[in-house]
Amino acid sequence: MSRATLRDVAKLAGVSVATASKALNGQPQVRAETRERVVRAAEQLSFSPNTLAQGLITQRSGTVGLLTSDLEGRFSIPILMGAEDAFGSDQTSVFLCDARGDAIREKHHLRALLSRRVDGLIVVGARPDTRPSLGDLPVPVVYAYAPSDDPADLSLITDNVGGGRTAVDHLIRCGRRRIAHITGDPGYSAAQDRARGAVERLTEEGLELAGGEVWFGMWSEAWGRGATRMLLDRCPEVDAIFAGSDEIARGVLDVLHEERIDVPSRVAVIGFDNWSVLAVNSRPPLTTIDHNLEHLGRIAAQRLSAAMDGVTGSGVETFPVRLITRESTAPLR
Amino acid sequence: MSRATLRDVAKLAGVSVATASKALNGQPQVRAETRERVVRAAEQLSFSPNTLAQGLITQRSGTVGLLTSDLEGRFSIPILMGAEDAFGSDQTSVFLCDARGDAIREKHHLRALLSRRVDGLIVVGARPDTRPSLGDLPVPVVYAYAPSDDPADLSLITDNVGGGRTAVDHLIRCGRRRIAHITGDPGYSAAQDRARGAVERLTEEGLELAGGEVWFGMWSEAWGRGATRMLLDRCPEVDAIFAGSDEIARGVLDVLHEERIDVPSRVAVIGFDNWSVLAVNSRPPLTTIDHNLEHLGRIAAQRLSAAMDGVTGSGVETFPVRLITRESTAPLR
DNA sequence: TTGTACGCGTTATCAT
DNA sequence: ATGATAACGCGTACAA
Repeated sequence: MSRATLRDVAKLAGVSVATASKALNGQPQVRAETRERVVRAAEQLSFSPNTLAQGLITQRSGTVGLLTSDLEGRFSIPILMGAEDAFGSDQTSVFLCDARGDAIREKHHLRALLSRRVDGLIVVGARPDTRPSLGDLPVPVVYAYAPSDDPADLSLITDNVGGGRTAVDHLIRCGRRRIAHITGDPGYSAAQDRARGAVERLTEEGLELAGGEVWFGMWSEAWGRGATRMLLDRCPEVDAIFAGSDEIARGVLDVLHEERIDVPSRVAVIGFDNWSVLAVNSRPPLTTIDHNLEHLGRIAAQRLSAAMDGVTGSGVETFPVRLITRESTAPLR
Repeated sequence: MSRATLRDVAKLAGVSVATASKALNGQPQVRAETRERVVRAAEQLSFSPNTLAQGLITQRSGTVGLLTSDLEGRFSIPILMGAEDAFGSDQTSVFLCDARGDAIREKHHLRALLSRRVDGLIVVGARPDTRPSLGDLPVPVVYAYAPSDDPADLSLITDNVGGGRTAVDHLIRCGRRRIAHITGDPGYSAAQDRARGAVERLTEEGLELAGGEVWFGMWSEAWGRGATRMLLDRCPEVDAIFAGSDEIARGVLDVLHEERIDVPSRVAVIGFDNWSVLAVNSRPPLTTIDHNLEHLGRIAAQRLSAAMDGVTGSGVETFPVRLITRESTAPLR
């Protein structure tokens, strides 16, 4: 396989490049017989138009950049897939760049992407806290998962407060009244927001947190285990635990199992993130909250498309999360 | 920020585009004073050269495609990072495309990438089994993780046989003699290869598998649990378990814990994959085998660069995996 | 219906 | 040391 150019195709078909171009691009002003000849020639040479050259003319590269700092790709990948989906893979291709949390590397990547003339940029943070704006750029930008600190930018985030509400609401509907909340690093807005949502919903019901307060700690199984032990000690009558992440939930389940406390009949457990390797394999499989990141990616792509057509937006848009019911929660019979 | 062109820079600096180009590209044949004027003009306009136009001339786009079918990005992402690393992020950008295991989608992506004039292609499979070759393409291709079925292609894979050997060797060095192997779907070459390596090493030592055979099953925690129960039943004197994946290892650890069998003092456990969310958080943290995928990605990038310079290779190259020691294994005292 | 000619932004060759 | 000019591959207004 070599690289045929439009000239080669035109020559083989016995027409001019202009005609060849029109024929292949479905312009009406070309005779059917001619078009077919051109198309055949193109196939024969397995011609593939040079998108770079097209981009030079149309001023559109048909590419977007996905700039992330999310090492493991745990959040970026679903967002990428959603975006790919919405753009249509033949229309737009995605440059994935990982800045690895390094501001300098981010600048580098940004320069490279701009010089590649990406039509737009999706910026994905590693954690759902506010991140510094990239500032004024020659292309539209959408911040996803982690919002920009500049309200003039457009940010798309998932609803952590709503997620906390949903989780607790589900537990209440399961008939639970003594609900505890074990979560991660209080320095994360996600931890604060989820906790706030949980408490709000509890308060509406006239309930208070079992254990008296939110158990902040770390985003790890070990903390989930430790906190659960303390919780059981202080408040053995707890009948539901809302874990701030699936990792924490795994630790919670571990200790409950160890203590021969049945899940969900005696204590219901709900996680957060729907990280399937953790949630599906746990004992029992974990009810959890899904961020709907693919959807977020699709919306990001749509907003980007709109912005490229001049319809720009700004501010922070919040998108609902989704309850995934598995076996770690059930009605109290 | 707008989009300044070289013409704008030249005009502002009061020189021709040709001179401006030379000045910015560090060509020697330009007066220092002139160069500085041009550079300042470029900065002032925040000029960024249009890589598309450069590519038109140089016949190099400075991009490569990473074509994967690995949904979760668990393997692709480390490989991507290694490749990014080796290429240098300012030299080469990477298009990440996920075919999601769909041959048609793969064709689509391939067309798109070729028309974007990628300089090369890295193809990453979802599992380390042989996959169909993409055939003859106008750009060099390196298959990583999953080898191509065409020996004329260049494939880079990790050494699963060696990994099995390494795992068992480590257990032997820990003084274990009754070593069992619980692994996943026997339809995966990875499962077969790891098992083969394990048995080889055992045989060298005059040992046989505890339990009499390899326990094939599924790549899940649940299978790890079930198999461990059966194993303990049939062969209670086992003193080490080599799990074919970290997921399986988690199941193994779970049951051992449940049975009050101490790890590692009575039974040592080793996993495979070094999937950190599983391996680091387990109780105790899991000794496991790392695929060195970032290294594989770097090599892939190097091979691709070489091939772009005309130095092509072919056949399957196997790269060593690495033992990661944590607390689930220890000498038998 | 088809072909000619120009331009997209850049680099390289050749004059000057 | 600098500048005019011709490519690179393609789309499109315009002429034929």
